[in-house]
Amino acid sequence: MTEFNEKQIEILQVAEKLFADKGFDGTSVRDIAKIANINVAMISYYFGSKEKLLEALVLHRISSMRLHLETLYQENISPLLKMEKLIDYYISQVNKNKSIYQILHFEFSSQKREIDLTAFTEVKKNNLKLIENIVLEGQQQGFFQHNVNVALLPTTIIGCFLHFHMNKPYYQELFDLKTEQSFESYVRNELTQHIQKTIKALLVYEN
Amino acid sequence: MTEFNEKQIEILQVAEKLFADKGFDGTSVRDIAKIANINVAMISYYFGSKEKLLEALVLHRISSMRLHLETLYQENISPLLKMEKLIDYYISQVNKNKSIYQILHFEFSSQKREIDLTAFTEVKKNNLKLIENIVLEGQQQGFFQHNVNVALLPTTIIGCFLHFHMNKPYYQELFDLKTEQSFESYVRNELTQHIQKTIKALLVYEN
DNA sequence: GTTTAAATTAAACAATCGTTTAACTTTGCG
DNA sequence: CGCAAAGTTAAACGATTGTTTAATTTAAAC
Repeated sequence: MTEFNEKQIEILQVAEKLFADKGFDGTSVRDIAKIANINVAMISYYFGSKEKLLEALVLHRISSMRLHLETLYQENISPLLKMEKLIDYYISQVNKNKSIYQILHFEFSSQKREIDLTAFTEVKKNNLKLIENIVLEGQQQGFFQHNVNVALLPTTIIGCFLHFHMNKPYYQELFDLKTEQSFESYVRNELTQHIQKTIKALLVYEN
Repeated sequence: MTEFNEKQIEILQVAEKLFADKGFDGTSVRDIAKIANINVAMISYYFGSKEKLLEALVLHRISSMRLHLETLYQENISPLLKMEKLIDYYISQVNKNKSIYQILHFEFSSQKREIDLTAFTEVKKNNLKLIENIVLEGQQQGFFQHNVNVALLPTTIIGCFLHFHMNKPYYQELFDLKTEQSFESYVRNELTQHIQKTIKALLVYEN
């Protein structure tokens, strides 16, 4: 894979933010060019087209989305604590890549474009395997129940997390989180804790 | 509120599907007009503008989104069963209004337009109150724990459900759900069951 | 310093966008 | 029927879209 120069990285960063905030179709190449302080022609020059810019962006970001759980997997702690750490790490990763998740969220369900998302599917499959291993370990040690649909755990975690962010205005009013800081704080503490407890309960709860 | 005639309803239905499938900015008024078999000018004639069409659509759909839980609330069954029924009903409602949820999902987080979503917020608040009542009942009868963030229950339910749908291609491959029928069947059984179990576990699980 | 390729620019391109116009048809009421 | 309002149409509007062009500047190599 070819690397990107400074200017290309700048374009990718601006595009990521705008695509996430206003959607792909709601963002014009001139919007991107203006904020990135470049000429419109540079987008076609570097990426070929607006759509190929999206593809390059998606591919570029996905490659850094793989969870690195090797060290966690080998730690000598209880499966429950391991799962806790896993979720913490998982959420922090989603939080870090929020923008691209938002974009993929739309593109995956959209019937407009056809971008190659097999790389994304592969990452998800790999992450799932890591989670399955930890759950299996917990089951073998008698801590976790066996009748759990492990493949739906990531959906539960990410779905809850992203849906919370999507409904930001609603929760800002409901919980009185006016400032950006208090909102982020709520996510880091209350929401993360809630998801932690949810998954743990599901794994431990019998029937 | 003024009622809509047949033609207006047709326009709203077509717009709802297209906005959900391709996004608001990815849908042109000519797309809508072509499928709805009307002249483009009719959209401006009836709704004023494309954006006001979206507003009318959102307002029109939201009014039918209120949960009707009065009868459920008075039923003489265990809180756990009541919660089970509630989730069943909740999911069926979201499933029925999937398109508008998809639209709102985007519009709520989008920084492009400013549509009045206070009506949506009001509906969510009302639904939350109903859920809180049932949880409270379960707590008073000693079935449910007290340390649960009830306000995050709807997010958990809807978030998981919608995120599953958003990642349809991924799960179709993972679970081998090639046909539309098998996918819908999985949602109705496995996914719903998973969400049921998750919420129940969370409410019952101690610590 | 000359040459060659890469980077950058403003301008123009055709296509599409949402909206408006003005003419025409249909409908309903007296 | 006659007439006014509502419904419907094709065409045109100016603005914006993504992309391409051709000219110019910058950078690197010899």
